[in-house]
Amino acid sequence: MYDHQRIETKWQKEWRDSHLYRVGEDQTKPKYYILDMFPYPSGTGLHVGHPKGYIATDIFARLKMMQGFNVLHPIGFDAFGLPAENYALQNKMHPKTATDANIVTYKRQLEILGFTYDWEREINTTDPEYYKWTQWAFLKMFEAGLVFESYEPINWCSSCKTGLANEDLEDGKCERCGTLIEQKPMRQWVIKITDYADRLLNDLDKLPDWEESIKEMQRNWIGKSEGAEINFSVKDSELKIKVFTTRVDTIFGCTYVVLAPENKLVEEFKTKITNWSQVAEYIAAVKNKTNLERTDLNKDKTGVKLEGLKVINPFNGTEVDVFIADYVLNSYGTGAVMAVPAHDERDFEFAKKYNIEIKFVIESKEKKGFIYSVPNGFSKELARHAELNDKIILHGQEGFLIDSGEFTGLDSASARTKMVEWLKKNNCGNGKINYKLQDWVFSRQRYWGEPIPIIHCNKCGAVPVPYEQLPLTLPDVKSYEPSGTGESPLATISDWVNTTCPKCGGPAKRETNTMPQWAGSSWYYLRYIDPKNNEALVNKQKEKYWSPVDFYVGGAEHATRHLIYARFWHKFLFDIGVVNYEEPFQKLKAVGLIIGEDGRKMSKRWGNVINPDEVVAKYGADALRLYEMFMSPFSDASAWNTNGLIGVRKFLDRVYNISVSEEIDSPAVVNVLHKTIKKVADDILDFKFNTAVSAMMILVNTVYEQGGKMNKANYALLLQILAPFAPHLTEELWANIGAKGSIFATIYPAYNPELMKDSMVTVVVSVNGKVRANLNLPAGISEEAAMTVALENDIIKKWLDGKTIIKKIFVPDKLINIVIK
RNA sequence: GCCGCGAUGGCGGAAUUGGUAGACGCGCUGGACUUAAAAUCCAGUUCUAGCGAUAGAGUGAGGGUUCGAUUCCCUCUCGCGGCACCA
Repeated sequence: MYDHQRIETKWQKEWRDSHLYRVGEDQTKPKYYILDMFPYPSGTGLHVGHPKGYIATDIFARLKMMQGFNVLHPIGFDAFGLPAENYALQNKMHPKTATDANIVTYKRQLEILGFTYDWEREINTTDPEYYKWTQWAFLKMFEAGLVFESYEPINWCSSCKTGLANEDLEDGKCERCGTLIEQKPMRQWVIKITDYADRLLNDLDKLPDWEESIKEMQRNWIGKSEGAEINFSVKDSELKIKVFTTRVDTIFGCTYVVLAPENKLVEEFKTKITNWSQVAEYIAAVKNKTNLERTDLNKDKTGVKLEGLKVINPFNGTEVDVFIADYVLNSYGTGAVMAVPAHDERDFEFAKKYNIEIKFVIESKEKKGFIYSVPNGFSKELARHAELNDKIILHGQEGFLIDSGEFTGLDSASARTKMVEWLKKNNCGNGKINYKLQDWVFSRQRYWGEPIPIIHCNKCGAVPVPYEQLPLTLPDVKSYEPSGTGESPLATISDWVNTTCPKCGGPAKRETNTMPQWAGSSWYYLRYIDPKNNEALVNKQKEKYWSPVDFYVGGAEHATRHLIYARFWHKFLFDIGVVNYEEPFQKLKAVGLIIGEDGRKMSKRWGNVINPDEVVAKYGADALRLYEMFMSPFSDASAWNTNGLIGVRKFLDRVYNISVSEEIDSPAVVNVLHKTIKKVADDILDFKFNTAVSAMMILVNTVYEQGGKMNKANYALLLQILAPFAPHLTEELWANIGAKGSIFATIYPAYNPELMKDSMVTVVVSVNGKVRANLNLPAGISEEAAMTVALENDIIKKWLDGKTIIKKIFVPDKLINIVIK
């Protein structure tokens, strides 16, 4: 057993003192930028799951260094936002005090794991010198017209007492505290991320090295759908209802139109509506529903007819009724839909309930003239209603148009094209693309965030804080508890709030909302490149040298939050010339969760949290590093198992205990050694750490089978390939064998293809596909020679006895298959 | 409902241009060492039958292609993740 505590402390100090991991813009070497999603320092410190990704990138970074790359592998802390503030509130501390203390803990915990971080590049999103540039980018967006003030109802968390973006919700609940979200009208700063929707979507195709699942999540989140907007004019009025649909081809089957209850048009129709009290009552009832109640798919569809109102289908002049119903969302499309109950499940349900006409306009592709496409949930009852009985089956909705005027007979797709042309020509609509992605609600009514650098002037409106006044620092405040009134605690500091207008010099007030948690993390990877720059967000030359991030590793839970925001922010910076690449992260890998030994998520609540400090103290950082890489494929979730950890520790002890000499190694050891050199490097670059570790175990097992001793030069090679995984132990053993300098200053060993080759190979002989014998033959043996040996083999002879050979298959150095009858 | 991913021993997992299924580790069994234990080392460990050589079965289920399928195709079941009254 080696003394891991002594060795690990010693080398960590050594590395620190020699600045081994300090990097600059070395033009003589190719650069490699590998990045982890930086931690959010919580009060409970790290558990063993957190560093898994950091260990992987560290191994990768060390290998790249040894392969001659200039590697940037930085770390920092993301510390603004709700979790830190809520933690501080709970513990009756100032958020800054709490955050600083947590960062100290995190740094200590990271340092004992022996990472290659260049701590001179450490960043912290709550540092005014950092958030100066978060504010700067915000102002640039403001300048570019991407930022606006909105008074629309937004997601409101009554427990966190703040508005939230769509991305901050999970199942209609607050992602942080689980409280049901309500819709509350409130003044908000909003960023037009939707202006970038198309680029965010299309550019995913430029990222072949991103995990497909994450790209798919983003595609779902952006939710592009192509369709048309159509104006239905209101009878006896100048007013119009604009609807969005992806199925213009079904418009001849439209038998009513539905508005979202919150749609502003409803108010405009007030004078025409004869049942206003009923309508008003419904709108009020909907307002009281939570989002969750409203979007419950199992509930019955409800709605109210707007009596006295008729709209006209532009295609056929048909007059149809108008309803308001909460199954139509005001936030998507135009907040109004044309309803085609024959070909839409939701409209069908509603129409059935309110006894509205169902008109079929799409004929089945498969059985022309007979079978109609209808929504799922269709019943025989409806068949009678529609007088179509046997002609109706349940299946998809694309087909050929019937009863559709001049468009009859066209297939759905070409009908849509023709109909959009028709709409344009007749000036009553147009093609339209909609996104599920909504604009980014960017203000929080909380204390612990970057102040939004805007000044409100009665004369000049919203005026940006001049660039030279940045950073606009977060002032100290006595009570930082959220007020719940829609104002942040900053509103109570009158000498901060009251200021003068930068434009007219008149009295004005500062914006008191702060930025969301995701602001600072949207561009932090750029700051590592140039962390102390006072003149610019990042120096152009340095940016050019290091950009883009070659490899980004982190949790898949950020797919539709951080990763969308960061891509957006980066594209904006590209547009204003700050960065020279359109996509910030070239390659992306998701890290799999480490769960508790009991199979549950590690949490205080279950008492199954494994603390890395204890593991490091007992088994060493190298064992922890090696184990986390060995336990499962990198992106898979997997349960902690202390016995498994002990297993890899045994392996390290075996490496330590090998007796080194000048004697020549057996060919078996040399052969496996060179195979392992190749496999380990290939596997690390492929993020297949588990098989890399297993390959090294096989090598060491071979060494022990051959007597447990190894030639010094060969032992040095073993240390070099193990070094990225177990940096402390290998550095120590490297010194022990008398090698000069740090093992990480050496060039990663090259394998010798000649020594890797096997002289003898096992060729399996199967009869009718079943393995019957193994032959040990010289590598590269000819088909003829191998077949002769096989046919003379006693076991094979027995199987072939009395049978006719139909076919003989030969795969060089692998197998022979004899087919008999 | 839609989209994506997955299912291999007691457990984590390995095996891809289709070619010995179960590498490596854990666990378990036996042995050596020890007064004893731990540690270490050695041997065994998919299941069934057999003392054994060996034979049969076997990668979620069923079917197909093939000399040969964990791997390719079809149908289904279960599990995980994402999206979801998005028109």
